Amino acid sequence: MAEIEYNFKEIEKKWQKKWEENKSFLSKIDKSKKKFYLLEMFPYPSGKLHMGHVRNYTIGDLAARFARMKGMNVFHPMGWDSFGLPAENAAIQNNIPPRKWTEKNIDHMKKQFAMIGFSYDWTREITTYKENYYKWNQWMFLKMYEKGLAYKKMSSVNWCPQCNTVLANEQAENGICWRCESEVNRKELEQWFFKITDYAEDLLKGHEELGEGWPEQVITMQRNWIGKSTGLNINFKLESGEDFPIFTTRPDTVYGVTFMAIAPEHPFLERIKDPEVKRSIERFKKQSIADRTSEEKGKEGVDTGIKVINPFNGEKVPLYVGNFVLMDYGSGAIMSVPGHDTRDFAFARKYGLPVKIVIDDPKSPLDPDTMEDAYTADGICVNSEQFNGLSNREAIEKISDYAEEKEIGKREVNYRLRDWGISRQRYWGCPIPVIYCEKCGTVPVDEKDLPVILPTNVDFKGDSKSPLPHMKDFTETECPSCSGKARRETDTMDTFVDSSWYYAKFTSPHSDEIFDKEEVDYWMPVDQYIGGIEHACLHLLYARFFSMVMNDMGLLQNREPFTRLLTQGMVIKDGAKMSKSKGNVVDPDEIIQKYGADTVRLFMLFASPPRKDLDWSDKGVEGCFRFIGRVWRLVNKYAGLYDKDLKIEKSNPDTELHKVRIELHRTVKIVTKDIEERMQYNTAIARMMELTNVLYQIDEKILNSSEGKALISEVFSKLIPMLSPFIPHVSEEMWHILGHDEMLVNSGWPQYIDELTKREEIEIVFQVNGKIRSRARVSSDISKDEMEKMALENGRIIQSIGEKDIKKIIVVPGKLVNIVAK
RNA sequence: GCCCAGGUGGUGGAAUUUGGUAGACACAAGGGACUUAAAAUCCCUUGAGCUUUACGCUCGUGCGGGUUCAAGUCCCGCCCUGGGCACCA
Repeated sequence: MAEIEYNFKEIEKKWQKKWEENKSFLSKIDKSKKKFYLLEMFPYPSGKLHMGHVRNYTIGDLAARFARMKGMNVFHPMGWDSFGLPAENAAIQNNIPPRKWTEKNIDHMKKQFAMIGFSYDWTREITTYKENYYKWNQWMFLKMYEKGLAYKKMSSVNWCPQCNTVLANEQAENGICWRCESEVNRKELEQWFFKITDYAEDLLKGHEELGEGWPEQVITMQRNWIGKSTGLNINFKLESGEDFPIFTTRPDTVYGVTFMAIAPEHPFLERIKDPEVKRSIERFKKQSIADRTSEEKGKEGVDTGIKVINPFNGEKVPLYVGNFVLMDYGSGAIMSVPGHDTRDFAFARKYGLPVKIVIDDPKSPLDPDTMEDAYTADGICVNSEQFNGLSNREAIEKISDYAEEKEIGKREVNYRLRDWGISRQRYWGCPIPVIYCEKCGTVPVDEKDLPVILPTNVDFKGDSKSPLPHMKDFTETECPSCSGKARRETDTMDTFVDSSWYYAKFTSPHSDEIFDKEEVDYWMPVDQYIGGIEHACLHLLYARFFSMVMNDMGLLQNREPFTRLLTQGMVIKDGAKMSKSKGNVVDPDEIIQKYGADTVRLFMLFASPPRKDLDWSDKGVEGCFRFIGRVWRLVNKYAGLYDKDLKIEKSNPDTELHKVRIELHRTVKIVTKDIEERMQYNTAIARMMELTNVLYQIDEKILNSSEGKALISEVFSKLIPMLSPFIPHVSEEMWHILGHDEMLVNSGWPQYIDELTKREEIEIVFQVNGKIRSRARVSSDISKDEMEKMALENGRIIQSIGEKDIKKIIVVPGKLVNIVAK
């Protein structure tokens, strides 16, 4: 018999077409079924899918196909996060309008998606650069403006000189631009903000709900980022009697204050006249974030000559300007306790300021003149008047009580989280719907005038700046309030705004409202979200914030948008993340050409569990291709024996075939559990490989018997459906070869019979003093007594015990016997 | 510096849920069958070492201790790798 070739190109095309024709992946509300909303983070259409995308979407597709077979009403949409800087850079470099460039990329990537056979409902496609999408960005902005959640303020912001735009704090961590990795400057600019800080407590509280379904790591990262701290706001005084409030988490050290420090940006400093001091302040302001936070260059400061009075002990201490003091945390000024704070200690030593001990080490008393670092551990209060002798932990509470009683301070909570700066001085983004009128000032665009359309007839001058401010057609407008001459806002929104609510828009992308109530209430929240961990404090935080705002507005029923989150690992090659700069990129197209989509998918799932990084290996891909071939040949060889209606009544437990049957049912059980509970797809595949290996061991003659036919029928009827979420195209083809008309995408997940998952014969081991001395194959229902008897009669065991006395015998049913002998 | 995750064959990774046969599955390597030959395919071997080559022994899950009849798994102390946080007062 001539072998039928595994022609993956033909097979994959054929089934992709069939799925499309049958509208296999369209989702409709069906309240009789359990809904399952599975979402992967949508891509930025950069031009081509990379392996990271392929992995992300393959994991998602497996989960979606599995859930569908399990009988759930699956919702699995896809779209494009299509505003953003790369389109503008491409426009400048290649003279293609951003919209054209983006459209072309989406076109190409959509074809790539189709080639891999992902099961998306494309009728719900979202493209964020399109008016019908960003209109609702603008609408949300107006709603948030109304509620005071969107506001404009002048502030010192992160400026990326490479991208020519402002960045949010989350996007400029450690003073480095998240996109282009250049060093970020500080700039004073008037900017739009979303008041995410109003939700700091909600965002923290929500973590409790997410504890079940989210990785601990992501929750920890967000918690750190929000950075809640409780402390005391203390009213220090100037000699003039003016208030000088500061925030501290260490009120127990308040008697050890030897100087105060204030941020260079602080408006208080406008009163400084001394030209020398003023020069220093200006210099500090201009320092880059990297300089101001660098460990080596050290803290810098200058004495203002002003004295501040400690309300606890009346001591007068000097006020320094410190380049390390942050304007937008607390009050922008701090009390400094060199004795018990490492940073203050270094500063004090540098500028010759006194060090005072107020918490002593109970083990060895501290000497402020000779100590080499601050004492930051716990201890006993000294030099602290009536608080002397208390443990510093107690003192925190007692001093706070005292401060509140005497009205010199108040307990306060502070967050590290800052408001989300959303203005971008870029063209390719969603226009901020605001108008500036000479008479009326800042006026929001009227809701009925939405959307404010981003003009597409743009001319890039090659100076890498947004063309928007020079486009009179866009900027010149009427004031919605007085109809006078007015100018439009030319900044656009951070693209993270687009992705902060897209998951909800998928439920009803064609609605005339922001959402269709029935659709959004039925499908939301996302049951399983899949994406990279790099978004822990960016997208995932913003999306939770938006979801909460929308919940407060009555638009969403849930506060949290993503019930379960899976953060998949990176794709690594030669020890590094695949990237152009490393030159270790593998193009998915090439691999699909060579081995087919099913092989690529299988490799993505087999090489590593989803959470971990995946090491790319050409040889590993070949191995996956070989496995598909093994199953393919087996099915083709025995297709003639297959009878889909043949059922095994009762198999004879003594035959080889029955053992195979048990392996089959075990496999179904294990694979189901690996996918459903453990999300460990690599071991699920390994188990199916084992079963395939077992099938290859069976004598062909035995399979030709009537029992053999029944067995092979049962095996194929379960194995092929099980393979289908992993390698959907070839599975459909094999299913068809076996004579099924129904497609696997519409079939159920195979069942197993629990009694058939127990092996009849098992191997147990006999140990003497914990060391394995012998083994035996026994019936699985062997009793403890029998096991013990067998062990004691075993020649090798008797020999090992020798002259020693048996002290104890431990029998673990079905596993082992351990004889303790001395 | 602080917090988290991890360290298992030549390689990717199993086993960690519940302490109970370490190394499933795959890759690589070696051997065999088929073939004029090669490819493909199918089968076998494969942690290290030792000897009397045996259903044999010893060692072996980063290092050092400990608990236990029994430890990759639990406890204590280190080392290393990866990730996160780091002037937040």
